[in-house]
Amino acid sequence: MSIIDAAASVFCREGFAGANIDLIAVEAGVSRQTIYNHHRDKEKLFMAVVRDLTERCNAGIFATFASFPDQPKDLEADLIGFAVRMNQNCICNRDGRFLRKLIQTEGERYPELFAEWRDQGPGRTWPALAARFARLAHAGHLAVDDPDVAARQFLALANAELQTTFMLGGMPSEDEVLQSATHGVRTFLRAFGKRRSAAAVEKQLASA
Amino acid sequence: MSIIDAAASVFCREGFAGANIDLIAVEAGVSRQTIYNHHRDKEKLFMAVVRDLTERCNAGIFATFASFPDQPKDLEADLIGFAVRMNQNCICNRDGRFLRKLIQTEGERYPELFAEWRDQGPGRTWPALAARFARLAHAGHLAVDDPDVAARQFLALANAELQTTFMLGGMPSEDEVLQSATHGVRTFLRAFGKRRSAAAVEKQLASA
DNA sequence: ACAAATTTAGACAGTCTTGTCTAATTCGTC
DNA sequence: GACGAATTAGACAAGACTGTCTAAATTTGT
Repeated sequence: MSIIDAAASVFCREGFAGANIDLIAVEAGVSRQTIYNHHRDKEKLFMAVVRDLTERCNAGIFATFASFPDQPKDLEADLIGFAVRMNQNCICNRDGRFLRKLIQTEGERYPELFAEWRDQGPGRTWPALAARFARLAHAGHLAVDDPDVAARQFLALANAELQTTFMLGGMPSEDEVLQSATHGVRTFLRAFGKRRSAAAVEKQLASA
Repeated sequence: MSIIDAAASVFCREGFAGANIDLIAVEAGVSRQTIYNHHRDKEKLFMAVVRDLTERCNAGIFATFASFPDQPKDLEADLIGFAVRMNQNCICNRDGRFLRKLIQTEGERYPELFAEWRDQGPGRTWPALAARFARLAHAGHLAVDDPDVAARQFLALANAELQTTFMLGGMPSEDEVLQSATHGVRTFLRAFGKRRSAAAVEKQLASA
């Protein structure tokens, strides 16, 4: 395991103040001195960790965006699939959980660092997702007034049932993710879906 | 400021490991020895803080539940009001923010303590909220299949636009809370509202 | 195989923190 | 005012951690 990865793990478990450089060294399989050689001090190491996590998470998010159903065949199924991928590959994976925890625990202590995250993260991903929904609406698949609101609500709904697990830093099971995404997308489409056929309604009620 | 309140403040700002008993003493306006007299050690003090916050938050939540619109006059306005009260009095206030942060930062370190919170908090409040929605549905105001899912989604939608602020431990402005609640409830009612009149749709679109 | 660069183990000073102890002071109550 | 309980300031030992230093060992490139 690289120094950065080990540091991320320890910083997350113990917090910045509680993190022990010796422990990071052991976990990374290097000597303490090597850490001090690569990263001047604890704070610099911490910054490097956050930067690394932010980059990787953003890369993952944009990669997942590429699989957004721009021309959906089955809108509900396609959006559920997208929500699941979003959760599994960006929000519930190691990097996502670690970054979220570091932001929550140390965000107030390093305003400029996390302002950078905010600009590079949500500041870029939310509008990008909103644009996808706007295109979907323009193509007649959705009835959306405000794509920004819709994008935020889509993610909120997809994660609605994972909140408690997230709170405690846990990793939801695949089944929980699928459940939450399914319920969330169904509600999303009840609100923003267009011309739902009677058959679709029937099917939805039957499988609830 | 009481010892517990000062301790809550410092534990939140600095984390358990980073919290300094001397600082808590200064902030509480007592000597360090008094803290050790009342609470045997740092860990016991921390436990007392979490217990206190959990109790107060639960009390606030159930108090707010009493204002749930069981017989709504204007369902949208009443639900928005409820969502705003929920946010202002339970989620965004001092106790709510502190408890959330402590759970996020130290939850994994004290499983039994936060299991207690989980049982007393979400474990009791979510079903209680679900029961309200079930009653609303039974009275013909909503079309809800699964009240538990609806309750979780209601809260997720009401907070959808506050997530970034929550992440960094910030306190959203009254306006942000109202905005998020308004958008959230509108979407909720688009999904679960019954027999929406054409006039209501028009009004909603006009004010968007 | 050799030389340079990197890594390692361990010791080390300096700082900080917890939790205890003691003696003096303040407070509440009669 | 007097007495017992609570609080205070400060010193203190024990332990932990950071960041530096040195000399030996290991890796790397040629």
